[in-house]
Amino acid sequence: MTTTTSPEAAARLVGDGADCCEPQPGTAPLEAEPAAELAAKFKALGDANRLLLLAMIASGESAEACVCDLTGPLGLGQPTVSHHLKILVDAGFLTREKRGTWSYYSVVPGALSELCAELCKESALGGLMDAPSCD
Amino acid sequence: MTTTTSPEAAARLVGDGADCCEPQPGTAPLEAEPAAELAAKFKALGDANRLLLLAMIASGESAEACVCDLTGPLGLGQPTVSHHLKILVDAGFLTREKRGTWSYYSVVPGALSELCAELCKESALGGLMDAPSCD
DNA sequence: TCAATATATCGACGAATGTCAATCTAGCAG
DNA sequence: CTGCTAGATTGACATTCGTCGATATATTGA
Repeated sequence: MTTTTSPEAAARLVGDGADCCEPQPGTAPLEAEPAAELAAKFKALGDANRLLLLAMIASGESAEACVCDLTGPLGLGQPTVSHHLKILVDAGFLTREKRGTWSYYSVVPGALSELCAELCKESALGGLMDAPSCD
Repeated sequence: MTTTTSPEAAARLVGDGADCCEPQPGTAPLEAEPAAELAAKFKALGDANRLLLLAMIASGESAEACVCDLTGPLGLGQPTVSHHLKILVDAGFLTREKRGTWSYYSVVPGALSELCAELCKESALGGLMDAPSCD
């Protein structure tokens, strides 16, 4: 703002009157739109019951399960499980196939790994991924 | 849930009176506790502004930034940015170092990749990660 | 056709979340 | 010591979220 120059700004400007809070346009390498999409996916994973649902579905032999198989172990009501499953479907982690009276939910194969990959590619977040993760 | 056997249950039991919704203990490979921890981290990433904050901090030369550098580009108030940064710190994605008047936030190097790795290791979710993700 | 069942949808309610204005706490400069 | 500034904390508010009960839809079986 006026006098107390931040160390960083001082290092760049050496001057005095410049404050440390300039907009610095173009600095953020991650745009708002992809950030929102990424956040939506993370938000879908940001619930313990949904993670458990994913794990339970994936752990099955056929990697699919109907709602009635998932309601009991979680201790949640059927509408709630249906709701969570819908969120996971909307986020692209599950697919729903209706066979007869039952709805079979199965895992979208590369969804999670793709999310991981996006984390690495998208913007400077790649700098955070120095350790080998999924191999 | 008394008579109409679900296909899967029918395939396993062949009987008749068994319903499809038995608790099936020990079926879920992902326990509730680690699921909650994972969910907490995902929840921290489930906000576009927080992802942008992470990206902005990581993109800097020194991979650190003070609050005043982050407030402007996001169009958020200072308390809000502080709040988001605290969430990211609590989740283990950022660290805070106070130098003089300024608080410098920097990225925890392996945090994101470790999260990716946990996704692969933890339980049957590994089955979802068939594509090479972070290399 | 009619009853039963699996699932989805709706409405409601309490809890959590994102945001801001106002205030509080510390360092720094004079 | 007295302002001034960077940042954290508090309180309030609207919105979203997770959950449930009740209901609607569709499919199977008699």
